[in-house]
Amino acid sequence: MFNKVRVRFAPSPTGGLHLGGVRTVLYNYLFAKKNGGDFIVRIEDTDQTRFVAGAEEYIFNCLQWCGLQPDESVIHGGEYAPYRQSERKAMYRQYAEKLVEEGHAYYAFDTPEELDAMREKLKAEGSNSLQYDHSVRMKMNNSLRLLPAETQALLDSQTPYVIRIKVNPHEIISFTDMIRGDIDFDTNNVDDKVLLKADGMPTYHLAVVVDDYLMKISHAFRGEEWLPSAPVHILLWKHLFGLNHMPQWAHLPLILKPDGNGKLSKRDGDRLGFPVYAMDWTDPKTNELTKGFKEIGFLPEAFNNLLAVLGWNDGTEQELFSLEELVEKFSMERVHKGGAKFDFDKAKWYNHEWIKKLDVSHYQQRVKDIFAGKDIIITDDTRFAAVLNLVKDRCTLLTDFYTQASFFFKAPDAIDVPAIKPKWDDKKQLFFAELSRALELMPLWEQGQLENEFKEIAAANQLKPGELMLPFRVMLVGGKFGPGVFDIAASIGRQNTLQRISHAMALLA
RNA sequence: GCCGCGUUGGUCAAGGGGUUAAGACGCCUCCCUUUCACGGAGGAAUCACGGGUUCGAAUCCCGUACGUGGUACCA
Repeated sequence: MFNKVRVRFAPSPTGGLHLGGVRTVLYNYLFAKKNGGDFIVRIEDTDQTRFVAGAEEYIFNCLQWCGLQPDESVIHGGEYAPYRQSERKAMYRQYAEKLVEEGHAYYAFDTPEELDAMREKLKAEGSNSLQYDHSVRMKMNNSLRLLPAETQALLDSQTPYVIRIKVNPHEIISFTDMIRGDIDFDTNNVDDKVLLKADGMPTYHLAVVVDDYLMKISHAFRGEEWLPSAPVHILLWKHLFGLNHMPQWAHLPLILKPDGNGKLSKRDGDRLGFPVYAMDWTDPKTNELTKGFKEIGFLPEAFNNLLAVLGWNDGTEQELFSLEELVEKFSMERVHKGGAKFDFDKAKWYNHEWIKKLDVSHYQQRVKDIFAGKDIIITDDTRFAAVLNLVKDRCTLLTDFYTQASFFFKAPDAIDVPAIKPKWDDKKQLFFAELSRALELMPLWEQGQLENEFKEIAAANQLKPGELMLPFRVMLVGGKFGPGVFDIAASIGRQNTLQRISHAMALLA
């Protein structure tokens, strides 16, 4: 039975790939890989999204960065092409017409104004429901109420129409969700949803069902917001293809905003200062750039990890999981039913852990690019790797490597003079002058030697090394941070060390 | 309003009749470190409420509250 797992989603109206979207894809991927199935990603081009240039490519770039490559090409070619909804229009219509013929759907000619009027009237009557359903459809302008000849006349005269599903009342529809178990719906509460729009495009309801059937999908994951429309989809499966072909559904919990309540949106990220998209996205219409996790310095390993455990855990105390481990340990039964608030601090913690855990070779090139973007061109990769190893423990984001290590490659832009000035005196001035002379003559430029020399001169001047280390550090790195001072001096070399000392002394004098 | 789904510290969460109710993030204290981190030790903080069932309920049942999603020719 097991065949294909798919995720299907439309990019947001402005483009961009949201955290929730990536997590849905991730769970699909894990489930498919664990069970030996194919993993498919399908993207819709709907009214809202089909004109967003580059959105499809962008999404696949994001998935590639995350290491979640689909098994089937979902943009071009392949057994089930075409994939774009607009290129499949004719198929959808065919199935919609079939439903009409068999009495499970009907033509509706109501104008938007008429629909508004109907809802106003229901509201005025104090009705609980404002839906277009079994209780109102015989009062509306559709092929159920009209005589066949009247319907035909409207059709012939090119009157715009939609096709709506005909939902019979007083039925219980039930299905088993992989996460939530058995769920029942009373069809009295299900309305006659539009299946085919006036412009000939299908709604999501028709498209998912038809596509899932045609593409032989066995498992379908989607966000919890789709749960209320599940009965419509089940009815369509029943009428069109038979319930025994219907995929198994999993409705994933929502990712919520950190403060207050509600679904996490791009606006929350802007407001609270963190990304919500996987990668940078520029809206082609407005040219507005939205930052992505990749660009602010996240590792894909951390990104997958933090997303996977937002709504799932393996029941042990383990927090850090590689993709391979996730594939091995993931199970749908352990996915939560309730939504989880997104916590950016914890997200950063995962990245920090992965930076520490991974060998620097995994991200050396990316850090190199970050440096290049700030006009530091790295030529010695071996030394670069050594420096990265020296500072990786104190970097939470990849971009932190710049602040933590740029001084290894160029003199600091600014010296934190106020940090040393208050305790600066002639004795220290003298010490550093003497130190400079000694360092100039030191035969071997090496960390241990440096430290010895430093301490001997300090002792000779009756100064405690402790009072001198901080000034020395600030001279070399510009501030009160960074790895061991003598490591730094050893790494940047004699020339640079001497220059930085004299530069700072001039500022302090 | 109606319908669906949910509810264990501030957040992510384990636990599914008997536990001192794990662990992680964040916060605080201390140790380590002649900087900042890392690391280590500790601390504050939780079962939404009310009724049942039971010898015993965070756990099972029923209500209530709260949250959230849907209620579109959006997905």
